[in-house]
Amino acid sequence: MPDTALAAEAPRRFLDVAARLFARDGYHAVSMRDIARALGVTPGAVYAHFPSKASVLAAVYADGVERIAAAVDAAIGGAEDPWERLEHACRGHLEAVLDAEAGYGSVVTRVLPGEVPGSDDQLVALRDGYEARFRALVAELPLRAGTDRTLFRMTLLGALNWTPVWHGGRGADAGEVARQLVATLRTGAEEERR
Amino acid sequence: MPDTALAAEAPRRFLDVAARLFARDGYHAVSMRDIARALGVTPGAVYAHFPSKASVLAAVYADGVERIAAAVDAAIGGAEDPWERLEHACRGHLEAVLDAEAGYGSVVTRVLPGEVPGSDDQLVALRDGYEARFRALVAELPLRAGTDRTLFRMTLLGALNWTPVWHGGRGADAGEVARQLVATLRTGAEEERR
DNA sequence: GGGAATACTGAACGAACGTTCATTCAGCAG
DNA sequence: CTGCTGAATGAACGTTCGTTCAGTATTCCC
Repeated sequence: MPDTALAAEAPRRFLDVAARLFARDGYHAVSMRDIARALGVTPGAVYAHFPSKASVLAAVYADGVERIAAAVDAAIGGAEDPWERLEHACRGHLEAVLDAEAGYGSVVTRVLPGEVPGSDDQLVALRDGYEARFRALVAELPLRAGTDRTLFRMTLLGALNWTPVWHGGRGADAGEVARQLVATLRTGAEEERR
Repeated sequence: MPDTALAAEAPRRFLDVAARLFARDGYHAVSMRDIARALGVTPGAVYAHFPSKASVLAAVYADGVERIAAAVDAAIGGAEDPWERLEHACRGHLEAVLDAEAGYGSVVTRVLPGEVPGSDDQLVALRDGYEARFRALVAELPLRAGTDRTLFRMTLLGALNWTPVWHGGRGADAGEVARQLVATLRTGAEEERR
């Protein structure tokens, strides 16, 4: 009999496959049979590890949030300048979210909590917990008086989370996108008057 | 018997209902029976006007793109300053996309073309056609040398199209969001050094 | 009034859905 | 060898899916 560490091995394969499928096709477009087929097992086998389809998505989503958070923390590293910290955070976020092969990160931007009937509250809590990081990052920034920081944060997250829609795995890499994005939000893109 | 103008009345009711449902729950989460029930008819009645579920979505999507485009054009009006034109366009786009009651606009941001197996090429073409407006608007802007205008446009559209996710019908209105968004992209949000 | 056209019903089709369950089988403990 | 456990099967469950179709009621044209 496998110990607990090995016992967790089996669900890991299941989650990897489910993450890739959910990220590519969306929650409702992926059936339990699709997941089973991609694993080379029968549908019932999935239920030896997860009580329901929603719980599979919830597990993938939780893992996805954790991976994005880890990527953001790693990218920030020891940077101290608030704008530099924000740019690094964006790069980490983009790297996680654009990793279509892994899928975990993409699931968080692709699947809206409301799509998963039984687990929506849980997913919202996970997402809110992660977004608190960006709330803190934005709070550090020296912004013009009168700037709505919530709106600023949503603009930033919107731009970041929309990238999987148009970024076909090609084009500018995460670092380049993050650089221009933060530079624009910081000092603007308008040409200097002369 | 209704003439052609009146004959188009019946599908209109169908589309209104379908738009609201698709916008709220997504393509795969809405069944033909859901649409029929909301109309007070039987499922077969829908097939008197549309050959398939994908065609219903395609019709809603096409209408949605058209409505957003019309809202943008109306908002721009006669403005001539490129930044002013952009801000008006964003306000129009937001008004259309945040009109959750109508749904037509939200469908375009909520449903990804890849979700609709038979009509994905058609939907991509519609979306690309609309986005050409923003390509033109961005092309007019006097941007710093070295600015990637495609990236700039995608940042903008990402921020705009992500709003339905967090904007619960409450909070800042479209005009206010558009104002700060364009102001930030233009001159940046950083506090002036002193 | 006869006839064609239109909008819809009521019922059904086969397929796919999420889920359940008795059973089988491999591997380890005693 | 025996007994147990957990993973997986294979088949089936009831439901819902998109779609089809013969029939009906209404309406307009001639």
